[in-house]
Amino acid sequence: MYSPDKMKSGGGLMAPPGCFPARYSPTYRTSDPRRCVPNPSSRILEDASLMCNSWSPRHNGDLFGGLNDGLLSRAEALAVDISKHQSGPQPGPPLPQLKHDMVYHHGVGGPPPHNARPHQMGHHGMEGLDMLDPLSSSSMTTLAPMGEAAPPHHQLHGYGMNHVMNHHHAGALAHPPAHLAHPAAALHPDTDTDPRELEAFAERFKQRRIKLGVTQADVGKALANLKLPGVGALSQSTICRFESLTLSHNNMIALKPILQAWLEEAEAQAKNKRRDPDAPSVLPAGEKKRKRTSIAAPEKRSLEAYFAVQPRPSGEKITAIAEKLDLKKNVVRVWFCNQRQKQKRMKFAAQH
DNA sequence: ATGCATGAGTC
DNA sequence: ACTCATGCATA
Repeated sequence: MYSPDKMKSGGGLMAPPGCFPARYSPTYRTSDPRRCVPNPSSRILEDASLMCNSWSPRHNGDLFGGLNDGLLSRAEALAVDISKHQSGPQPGPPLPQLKHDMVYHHGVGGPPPHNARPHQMGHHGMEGLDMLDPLSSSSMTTLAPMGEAAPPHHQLHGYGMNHVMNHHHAGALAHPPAHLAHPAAALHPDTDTDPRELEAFAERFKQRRIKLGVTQADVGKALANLKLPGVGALSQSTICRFESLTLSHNNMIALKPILQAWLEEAEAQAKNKRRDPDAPSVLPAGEKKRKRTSIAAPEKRSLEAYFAVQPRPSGEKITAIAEKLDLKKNVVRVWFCNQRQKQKRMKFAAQH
């Protein structure tokens, strides 16, 4: 999408000194060395039976009872319909978008979809405000990647250590310390949660970021230098998702003030420009990388069909599906989880 | 940019 | 066993 980005992958990232204790164990399990086994014979047809078998009692139990062999295609078509209903009114083309990618859109005026999480992020709006304050910002150190300030001496090393630490940002973000529950948050809740505003900000952010010549990965790392309480580094993935609005509404709201703070500071530093290049840390080759399993197209199509009919299959169902598709149960389970998550993502930009 | 995965917190 | 925020690996 945007060329200026150099795309450095692997956003390792260190935890800000005063951050939270790493609660991550470098578990590098050999996840799934076994990449899916594409099965030549279209067992897909059989899958149909699986679908109409023992669907959890929830809803459409025998709705598909008639569905039989050779009807997967039918099922998929059906799936499309269902998914359309699920994701609400889709102004778009009536075409099958088995790729439930975008989804959730709420009327701009409408209430945010799942702000249900009561404790989810309080507004860190204040943090952002603080940062914007000229006084406090003077204490900032290295936000901009340029002068990169590799914190004193830490070296990012290998796979295993990278993600130690920040995981809880989410938590931190989600549960801001009580003392952070600032009244300021209540002052402009609308501006902060309005999808429109978020969308506009994401766009502005991207533009200005690019203007600064900073990559998404750079921003992620620089965030840790913005010693905001409970804020550590983030990955390129997350920054990318923020810019493309592919995060949950809540997540977008939580991240906005932080990224805004970084942006302000980075631009400020860009003005006084200084700093000297710092030698990049060395990568301690060696660690084994995690292998990513990829589900072959045929299997994926089946999964999508199942999903359309029943987004939340029971454990047994999952086991059955996994067997049918010759995939590990866990892979299937995770696939469904991710699929559900996708369904909830934002991405209202393209839907008006 | 996105697919598959992890882990904390919940229910 | 799920949701959510997030990340590594990869297309």
